[in-house]
Amino acid sequence: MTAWVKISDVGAHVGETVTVKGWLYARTDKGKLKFLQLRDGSGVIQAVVFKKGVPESAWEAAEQLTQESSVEVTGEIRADDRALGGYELSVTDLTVVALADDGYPIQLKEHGTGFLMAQRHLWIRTPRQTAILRIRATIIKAIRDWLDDHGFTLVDTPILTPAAVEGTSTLFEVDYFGEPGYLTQSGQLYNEANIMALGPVYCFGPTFRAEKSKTRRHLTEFWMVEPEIPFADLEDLMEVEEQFVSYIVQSVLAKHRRELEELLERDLTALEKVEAPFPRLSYDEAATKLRELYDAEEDPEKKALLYLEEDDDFGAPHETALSALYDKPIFVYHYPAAVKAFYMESVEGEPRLSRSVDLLAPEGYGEVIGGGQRTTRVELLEQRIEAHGLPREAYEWYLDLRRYGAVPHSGFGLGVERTVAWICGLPHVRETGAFPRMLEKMYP
RNA sequence: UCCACAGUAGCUCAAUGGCAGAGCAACCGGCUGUUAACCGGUAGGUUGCUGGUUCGAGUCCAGCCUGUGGAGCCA
Repeated sequence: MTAWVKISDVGAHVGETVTVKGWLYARTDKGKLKFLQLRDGSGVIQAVVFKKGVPESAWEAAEQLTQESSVEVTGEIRADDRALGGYELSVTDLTVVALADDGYPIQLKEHGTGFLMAQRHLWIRTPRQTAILRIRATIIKAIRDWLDDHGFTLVDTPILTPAAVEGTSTLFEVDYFGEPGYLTQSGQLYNEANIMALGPVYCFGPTFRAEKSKTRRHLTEFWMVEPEIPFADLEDLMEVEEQFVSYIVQSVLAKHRRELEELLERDLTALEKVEAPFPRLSYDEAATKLRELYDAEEDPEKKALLYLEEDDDFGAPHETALSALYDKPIFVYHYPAAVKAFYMESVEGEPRLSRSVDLLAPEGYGEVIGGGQRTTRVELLEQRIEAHGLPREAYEWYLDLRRYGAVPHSGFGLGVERTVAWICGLPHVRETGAFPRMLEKMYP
């Protein structure tokens, strides 16, 4: 009786005869010798079949094998430098579980992303994609571990909501028993209620934006973790964020160094620098730096992108240019109130500015966290709700939170897909999840 | 939504307004050390769609569709 082992564990079975169950990823024939690259989700191993080394039926089965056929292969594990990964399986028997149809669409060559996205259900089988999905899982675990270990309680907030959270973004509308309902764009407002019951909390789940965004950093459905902390001001918040993000990055480095280097060709030195504390810039300081960069830019196209109006929000080119000045994530705080959400607290003595803070990832990855200190003042909220054209009735419960024991509190939202893209060094968030939802793309 | 570029075999791409091509994949055959192997052979096309210009359109023009890159909005 032979043991069935995961490919990632074969190093512990050198010299033993084992069975591996998986799929044929690639195959090279050399006459009476065949090299089969097998993958099982844990890794890839090269299985070598000699005609004389296997029963006639196994040799015939191997001859029929098509790409992505599922197989059970038995043989001795040997250390061999000629194989990628360092181990090889000398096949003594082979059984076909299911023969794949001819013409598997994804070849071991360059493909366009449009084609690959249409084949996403098959594309995720490739080593680079599985590495990304595995790192995503580690990032999510690191997020939860850090929060759970630092006194936060997970509270799930609703996906179906009666109104906009921030009112600015377009929402997906659903028919809720004849009434309009919306898919959530944030759990934050509910978390502001939850902290007054439980202390620090976080929600973690999918959020939805019906914006017609067509960029490398936007999806219509994405995962966001939103911690909210009572008795915390903006400075407290920044300390939490830098500890939290450093932990996430270092956790991935500790677990996935090989995948980052070999499959994703990630520059690890850039990630190793991600340790608290992070540089902090006020909006006004950042705007000054951006205007200097604007003046120094000679390429007219790039210059136009760096143009910044008084008290304007930063666009993607501004964030990229700013973050390029540093080799760590940077905080930009005290944005103009006009460009931030209605619930932001204002800066004492400077009503023009809000107690908000964004965290910009290095290497041009832009905003991965947005957050701030929430206002405790009922009058300011009422005034902002009206100014933003939001339905007052939908926010009565939210105003209650200020009426019954308001405390200074702060929170933030971290976008999982942007974090995965940054840590993995991906050019686009569409590869950060198994089945991304993008503008007008829901298949497969 | 706006701007730019693209759409030819399953994939990646060629083709001065004049016979529709290659590599890979598939299929058949050969090879005992391949790594996106190599060698020989077979098959594979409504050139995104609709209309127009022309003796003649993959090529030029118009509209539409789809894709890619960028902007805005944001995490």
